[in-house]
Amino acid sequence: MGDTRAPGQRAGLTRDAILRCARDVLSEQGIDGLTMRSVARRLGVAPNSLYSHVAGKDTLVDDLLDDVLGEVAEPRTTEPAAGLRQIMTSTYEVLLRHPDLVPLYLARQGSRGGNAQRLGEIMLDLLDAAGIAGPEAQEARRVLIVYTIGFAAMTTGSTSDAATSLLSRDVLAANFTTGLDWLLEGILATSDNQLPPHSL
Amino acid sequence: MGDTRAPGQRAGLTRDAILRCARDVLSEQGIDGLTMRSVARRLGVAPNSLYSHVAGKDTLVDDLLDDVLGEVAEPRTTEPAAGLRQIMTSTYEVLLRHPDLVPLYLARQGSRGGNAQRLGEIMLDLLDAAGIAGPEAQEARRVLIVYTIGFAAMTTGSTSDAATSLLSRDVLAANFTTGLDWLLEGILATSDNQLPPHSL
DNA sequence: ACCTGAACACCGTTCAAGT
DNA sequence: ACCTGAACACCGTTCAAGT
Repeated sequence: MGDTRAPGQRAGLTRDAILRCARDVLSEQGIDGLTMRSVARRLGVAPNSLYSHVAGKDTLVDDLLDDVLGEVAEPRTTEPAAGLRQIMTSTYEVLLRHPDLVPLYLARQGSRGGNAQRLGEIMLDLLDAAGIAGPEAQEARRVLIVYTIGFAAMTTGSTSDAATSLLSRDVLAANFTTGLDWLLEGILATSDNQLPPHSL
Repeated sequence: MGDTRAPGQRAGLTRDAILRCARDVLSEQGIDGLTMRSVARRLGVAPNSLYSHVAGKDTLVDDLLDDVLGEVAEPRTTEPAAGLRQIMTSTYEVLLRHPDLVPLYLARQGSRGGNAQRLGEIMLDLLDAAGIAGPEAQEARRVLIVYTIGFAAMTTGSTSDAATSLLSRDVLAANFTTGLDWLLEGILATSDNQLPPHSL
């Protein structure tokens, strides 16, 4: 299948094409089916060709996860509570749109890419505007991220169960919002009193 | 290293010995270092010998995770709120005692083994005593499990960061308890009013 | 710069033995 | 029943080419 092209012939590979293909393979074959070789096979290319555009499998997956975070909408307000609610809700919705990726986010506890950093700084800015900074802010951010990914995993995972399918997407989304508001309440309360920080 | 034993010579392998060895390999080599072959090597045995005692790698990891859940203490009361708080707190403490396993629990969203089932039924009994049953109970249980594993992941993960190390284990544990109480409050409130179930 | 063939050092797992 | 050697069908990655 790869013999149609001699060494030196261009295949028109692109970092974006590889990422898109990896996403297709993931949705069709699952996590275990996502390999360098399966991606290369689907692109009609030798396995090692990918290394001209991607450092390796780990960074490919990292890039995959971070690319999707580009879909997250930035908050339309600088008011801390509303802004944090908007950005986390948007993240939750994006994750639901890519159920195959959720387990990967879980395993890596988020992403370290450019989009993740951008969103993370927006979160820190919002927390700072609420008077929360330093290690407390970092912890609050991690709580919100873990909560969001965890809830997304709960929503997307094991929906094959007959009983849980009775709970509609809408009900789960409402539950997410309710819990999120509780978290925000607790986090933002730390800036208004003298109690030891209990950011969850 | 395996030539000291001819085919047919017993090596005294045990399912428990394999599990214990796998845990040692995991803590020393990390997740990527945990392979059938590395476990066998450490036991001074051929790789395929393990298959006389374990079905395969997936079930080995499953067994590994479920075994640890045997350390979780059963609640000392049948009062729903207190009982659920006890069982989740004990689970959280057990997970902190085995930081290497936490990412694996995350990826598999818990465990399906005997200990997990036993704990899961205790949780359902406690919820039932609070008047919560059916799909609402299953969702509440999943919320509590995801929250606990997620928080354990947050506590154990990325503690190499200088800023976060300022937050002591005790502070994080207190945060876990605070958030847990919020969840329990919300979950148990669903049995006392007519509002649509918002189990988080 | 981009792609190839070939190879290396691994995997998990199976199969046909041996005692 | 328990363990072995050998093998199969894979991995990710590297290296020396070719254009």
